[in-house]
Formats: sequence, structure tokens, C-alpha cells
Amino acid sequence: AFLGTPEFSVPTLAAILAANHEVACVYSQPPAPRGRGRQLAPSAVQAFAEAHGLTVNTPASLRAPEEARAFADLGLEAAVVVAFGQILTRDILEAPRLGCFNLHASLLPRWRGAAPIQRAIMAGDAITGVDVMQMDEGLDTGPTLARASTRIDAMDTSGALADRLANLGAGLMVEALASLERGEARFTRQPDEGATYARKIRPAEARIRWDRVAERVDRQIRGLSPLPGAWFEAPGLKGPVRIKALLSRLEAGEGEAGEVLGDVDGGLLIACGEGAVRILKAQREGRGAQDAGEFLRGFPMPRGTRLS
RNA sequence: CGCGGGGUGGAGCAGCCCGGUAGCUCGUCAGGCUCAUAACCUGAAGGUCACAGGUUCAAAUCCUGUCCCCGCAC
Repeated sequence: AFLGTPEFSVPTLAAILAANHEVACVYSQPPAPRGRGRQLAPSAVQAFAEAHGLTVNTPASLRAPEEARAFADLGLEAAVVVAFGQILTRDILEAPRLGCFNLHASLLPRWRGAAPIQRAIMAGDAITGVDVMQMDEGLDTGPTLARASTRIDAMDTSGALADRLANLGAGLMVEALASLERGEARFTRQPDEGATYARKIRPAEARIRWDRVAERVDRQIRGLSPLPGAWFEAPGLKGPVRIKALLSRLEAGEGEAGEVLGDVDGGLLIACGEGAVRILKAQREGRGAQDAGEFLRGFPMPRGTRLS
């Protein structure tokens, strides 16, 4: 069985299918009202699975006794879990013969939890990766059996990194399953040392504070891009306008925190508490994302403009 | 029926409230200046103002409906 929900989970499911594994059932979070208009929409995994003719089950909770029984009755060899969104109880974890295996987007034990990709970028990590672990009842604490890593580039965003890790992880999971089938999987207990918790992103964290050092602002922008998007306010014709910064680069520069230092070279240079960042891609409310050059043509922010 | 913003020459925007010459930045083309230039100057081309109805002497602008995009909330 495969358990997953968002876009991040899809490459792994696709890779498992491509490797000719039999997928008895796909579990995903139930369709929820999302987006504008509160339309009921299926998760990315459900949409993909149904398009490939797989059986999809979307229970509100796998804790329900009948759901747990149905899961056990599948008579699984193994279950693959990628960003499913529900905590699995012991009876679920022990139902498949080999157990449940989770793909997690960090180099464990660092960044256990909900938002490992964003947290890694925001913390300025130089390297991150994906781990496959045997799930236990703790939060991302199970013994690992496979790992792949990737560098975090100076201009990486969470979106780009998530794509990379999803694909890296898909291949890694297939390899891990193969080693399990051969009985050659070797498990490594996670050390306690270096464990950190990747707390879910709170809305308040998305607001940019220009009085912080540039490194931190830059990481915040890239770590929260494209979702939820780090934002600030700029003076507009009809009051303050909320602007999301979607891509940035560290740059030299001095000035009052939040002061626009220049708008040349196709990017907005803005002074931080220390140093400066150049915003290369931005989006104002009600509009689409644009490169800095385009953005500034429609929304001029001359040198000296004060941002908050 | 969750709240809100937007669809205007190739790109990005203003104009809409207070109906009546289509404006700005950039790009394109031509010419000029310059040792030279993505710089500067001059000129030109290019728009059924998302779509369909309605009101009006007259609609980008007011009213109704449809399609698409986006922010918040979720």
C-alpha cells in the first residue's frame, strides 16, 4: 500500500509503479475544501492514483477500528508512507509483514517533523537530503535504511528543493524496497545527538522584518517560497500594498532597514539590519508572480522608498 | 454560496468612483548623437479596453451573466 497526500508524495508513488510493485491500495487524506470558493478537491496523490486506475481510500482517520482492520486485511508485504498527514498507530505500523517505511525530507535526526525542507533553508543548512526509515511510534524516530543527500544552493527555494528531494527520494525508496525484498536492508538507529524539530510554519513567520540581518531575511524569503511566501508592505497609490518576495540573493549594501537602495540590474536592492538583499522575483496581491524587472515597471519602487 | 483584487497595443501598469480625444514605463522598428553602448535624443508602427448581453445620443468607464488569473482565509 502507499500512503501519501501532497505533490511531494507523487514521484515516489510513480516510481513504485514504474518498478512494477503491486500497489494494493492507495491511502490519502480525504478531499477537502481548498482554494478559493472552497471547492472540494482531491489530494495530489488521490488524483494521480485514480488517473492510474489504482484503488484509493481516503478515511478521515486510520485509527478507526474498522479502518485499521481493513488495512490489516490487505495482507501487505510493506507500506510506503510519504507525507501522508496522519499519525499512524501501532496496529497500523505492525500490520504489513515487513512494516511501514517512510520517506522523510531531511538528514535525520535533523529536522524531524512537519516542515523539514523550509526549516533547512531557513536555518542556512549547506546540505540536506532524504532518508528512508522504518516507522515506529515516535515522530520520525525510526531506524533508517537508506539516504541520499543534496546541496542547498545559495539561490534555492523550498519549491525547487522540494522537487529535487521528491525525485531523489522516489529513487531512494525504490532502492530501499529492493534491498528489503532481498533481505539485505541494514538499519541504522538514529542518534539522539543533533536531533532537531522542524516546526510547522506559522503565518506570522512569513512577514519579513527588515531589521534582521540580511542572511536571515534571504533565507526566510527562499525558505518560504513559493508557499506561503515571505511578504512585506510597500507604499502604494491607495495605501500599503502587500508584496511577496519569492526569490532573493544576498548582496552588499548599507542603509536604513527596509530602505530601497536601488532598482537597477533587474532586482530590488533592499537594506536590512545588516547587509542587504536583492529581490529577484516578487508578487503583489491580486497579481501573478513576476521577475523584478517586470514587477518594477508596473509598481515602481524608487531608491529611498521605505518598506515595512 | 467564506472575504477580496485583477483581466487595457508584444511585456508590466494607470485610467473606471465623477460615462464623451487610449495615457505611462519597457520592448520593437526607423533616424540621430557618440570612439562606443544594454546609455541619451527624435520619430513611427502596434489596442474588437477578457467574452456576451443591457442602459445611454455616447460605455474601458454604469448594470447583468460567463470564462480565466491572483491575495487572504482554509
